[in-house]
Amino acid sequence: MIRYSSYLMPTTKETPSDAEVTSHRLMLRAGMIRKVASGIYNYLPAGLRVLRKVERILREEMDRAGALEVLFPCVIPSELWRESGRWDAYGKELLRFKDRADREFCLGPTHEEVVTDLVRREIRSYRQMPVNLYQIQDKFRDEIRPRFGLMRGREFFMKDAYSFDADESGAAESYRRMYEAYCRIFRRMGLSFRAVEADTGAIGGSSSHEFMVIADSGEDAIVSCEACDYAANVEKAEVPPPAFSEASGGGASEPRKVSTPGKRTIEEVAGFLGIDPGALIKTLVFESDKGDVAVLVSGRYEVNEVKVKNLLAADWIRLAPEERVRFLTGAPSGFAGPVGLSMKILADHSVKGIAAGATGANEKDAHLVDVVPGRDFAPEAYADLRLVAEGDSCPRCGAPLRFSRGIEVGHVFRLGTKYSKALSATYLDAAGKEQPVVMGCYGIGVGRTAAAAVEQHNDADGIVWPISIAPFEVTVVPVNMKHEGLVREAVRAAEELSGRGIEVLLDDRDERPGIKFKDADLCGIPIRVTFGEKNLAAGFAEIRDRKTGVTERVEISRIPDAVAAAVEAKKRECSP
RNA sequence: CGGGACGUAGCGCAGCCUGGUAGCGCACUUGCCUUGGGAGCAAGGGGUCGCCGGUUCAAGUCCGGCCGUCCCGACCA
Repeated sequence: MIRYSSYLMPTTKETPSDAEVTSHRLMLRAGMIRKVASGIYNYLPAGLRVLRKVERILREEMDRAGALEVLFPCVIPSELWRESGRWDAYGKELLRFKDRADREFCLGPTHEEVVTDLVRREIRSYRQMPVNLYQIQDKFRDEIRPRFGLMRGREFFMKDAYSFDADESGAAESYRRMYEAYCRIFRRMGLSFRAVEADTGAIGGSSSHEFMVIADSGEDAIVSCEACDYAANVEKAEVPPPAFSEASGGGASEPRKVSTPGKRTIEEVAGFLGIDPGALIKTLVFESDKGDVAVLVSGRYEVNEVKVKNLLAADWIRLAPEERVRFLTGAPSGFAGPVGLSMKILADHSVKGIAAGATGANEKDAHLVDVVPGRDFAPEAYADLRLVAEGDSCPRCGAPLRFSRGIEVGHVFRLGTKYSKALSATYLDAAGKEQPVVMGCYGIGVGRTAAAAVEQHNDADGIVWPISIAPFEVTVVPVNMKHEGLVREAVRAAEELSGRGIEVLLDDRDERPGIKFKDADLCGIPIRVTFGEKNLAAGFAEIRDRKTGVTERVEISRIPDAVAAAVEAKKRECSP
């Protein structure tokens, strides 16, 4: 049992001005976190209790799935990262520094190299696999833009697990076990989530799923099929090529140059020429480590940079700056077009169907009309390069797609042999032949998951924690600390509940009842037991449900049993 | 890194345009009073006005630079 009077849970009535998102605001107001620097936080006692609860669930489910807990260092020597090639590929998110002897290190943003280094030393036989190692540890990523409190911090706790198998089928089984463990984890936290197909990004590997907590404030957009079980991050969502064949361009005359002074955007050009945006061929110029490329897409759609990057097999890609566009196309941005353009050109399938299109003339204030793909220009390739859009249908079954937003709380990857080959992590198979181990990796952001839970579970009065991750299960509130009888009964009840293993916060502060009620609501403690003078005189106290607001008047002698039953009922709501 | 905004007491803000001895609310301390939804009265404590420089008799206020923070875009658990 914890007494509020000697606890540190500094609640505030007003919202700090730099918190905009619900979870950030409420966790600050509830006295759970305080900012130290951008994306770097102190966890106060109640906030830490929440994180520990999340971690406990993670441990239980990882252990249950057969994974073994380990702990790797935060500080990692550069050699390991050079071996995998990521010292150069990972970019500025990797915080690098040197020790006194001028040796280079980084703060680990993820631990594939470290775990693979361990495994290559210790695992030599197929008999030693499968094995799955996990840790819950402090990570550092020097994010470009930390934001939303614990949602995107630079320093954060992550559960990361790594599986090692002798072959692909074993790896597939390890992946499946983790996928199922993740579903149990998020169900136990009372979260509404969806697993979606995702891009593998800087981690690499053959395929991956993100676990998205559904929330309007989520940073990611996802699509899901209304009929089948297809779901994907929009940056991954496939857009199948349209059914029609390449337009013949029959009837269209030669391309004609028209003056379009100052018309740069698709809307401006389409409006000015009086044509549908779908008849425009949008031309975007990108730079990458694999060279410059012009990407064409129908004016109705947006280019998906991830798809371009993957098609190029590039480490990085970005929209070319104005001067570069001018140099490559001879015109300011807004007037680029594929006709006569001497650089690598890739086109989205949506360009193929444009019979007589309009596009930039590579000349200031001019566009070309009656442009026919194939006749007037020839892209190096047609591919799926655009972002999925409203109105697109499911790439698997053709049914309508639904768009929603989500918070990425977990990500599972099938890594294959990317790291084991780079770091020579091999074993001897039954035939005595040396083989690379087949890997998978699996991450969950601890603080982000807690923040996501707040995003999904709150109301006008504050947080409504699912009981499985609430800082306390029950708060006992004597409304008047000057009333000895009240205090005595409240303390007795709190001690009895505590003795039964229930996590109790006794609000023994000498505050007025309103303050105690407001704080209990703000901090989201699922069950409140109130001892008031009138009820006490009649031998009663009250049990209130934070979520529903339903209040039950119960004889004091029956309080422990009734509260224990209410706690059990809430726990059942968080069953896997 | 590009675009936008902000920085004055622990928190939320006013004051700046039009330069002249720093204010309000909450919180905090003490006393009285009060005790079922952030009470009331009284008396207090607390600020290098983000930092550096410039203009001026005089700078929180005007000018320049820097730093920090937040929001929108490119990264990710």
